[in-house]
Amino acid sequence: MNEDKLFEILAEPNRRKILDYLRARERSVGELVALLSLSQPGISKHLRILRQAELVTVRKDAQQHLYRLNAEPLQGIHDWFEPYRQYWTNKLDDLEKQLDEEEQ
Amino acid sequence: MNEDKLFEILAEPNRRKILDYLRARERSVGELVALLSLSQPGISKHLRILRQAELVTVRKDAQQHLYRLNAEPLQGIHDWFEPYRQYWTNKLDDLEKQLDEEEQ
DNA sequence: CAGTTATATTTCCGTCAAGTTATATAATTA
DNA sequence: TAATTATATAACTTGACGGAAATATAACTG
Repeated sequence: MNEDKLFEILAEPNRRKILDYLRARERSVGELVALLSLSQPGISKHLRILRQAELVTVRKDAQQHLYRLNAEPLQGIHDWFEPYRQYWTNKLDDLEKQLDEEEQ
Repeated sequence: MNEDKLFEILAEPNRRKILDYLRARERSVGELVALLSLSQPGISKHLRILRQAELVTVRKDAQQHLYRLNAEPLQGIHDWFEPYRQYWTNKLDDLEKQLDEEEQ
C-alpha cells in the first residue's frame, strides 16, 4: 500500500474514528456500528478498505468478526511529516529564545 | 482549519508535492507548473486551497506570485499519529529484545 | 430444520473534487 | 497604448467516493 493510497484512506473521518476506537481494544462490527453513526453496511465497507490496507486484522469468534488495529502501515505516512517538523520545532525554539531574552 | 479538512487537503498527492517543493524555498506559480505535470489553472486551484488552509503564504513580486511554505498547521495532523507511534515503537523494542536474546 | 443474529456484498444514487478549456485580471514592455 | 507575460477565476465535464437499501452468506439457537 503506497503513501498516496494510505493518505486517501486516512482522509475519511469515519475510518480514522474506527482506528481510534480500535486503539483501546479489538471490537466487533456491531460495536463499531453502535459507536459511529453509520449503517452496518457502511461500517463493513470502511472495514474492508482498512483490511486491504492492512491497517486492521480480523479474527472470527462465532458469528462475530473481531477487528484489531495494526498501526504499522501508519509509520510510512508519519514519516512524510518528519521533514516538516523542524519548522514548528524551530518556531518553538525561537519562542523560547525570545522568552529567555525577555527575562534579562 | 479543522483536522478533517486538513487531512482531506493533504490527501491530494499534487498538493503534498507542492508543499514538498516549497520546503526548499519559495517558488512562483510558473515554477510549480514546470515542476508538476498539471496545467497552470490546476496549480492555481491547489494553491488557493493551500492558501485558505494557511499552509502557504504569498508575496507578489511584479507579475510573479511567490509562494512560501507555512508548516505550522501540519502540527495538528501530526499529533493525530502520536498515540499510534507506540505501536511500531514497541514492535521495534520487541525486535531489539529478541535480537539481544539471540546473542546469548 | 426454521428462525434469528452478525456480517459482507451488491446495487444504486447523489455529491463533490479534480482536471481542462476559456476567460478575466493585473503587471510589464515595446 | 497595444501586445505580452503571469496568475486567477469561471464554467464545464467526468469519475470516484460515501451512504442507504436490499440481498447474500454464515453461524447460532430453539
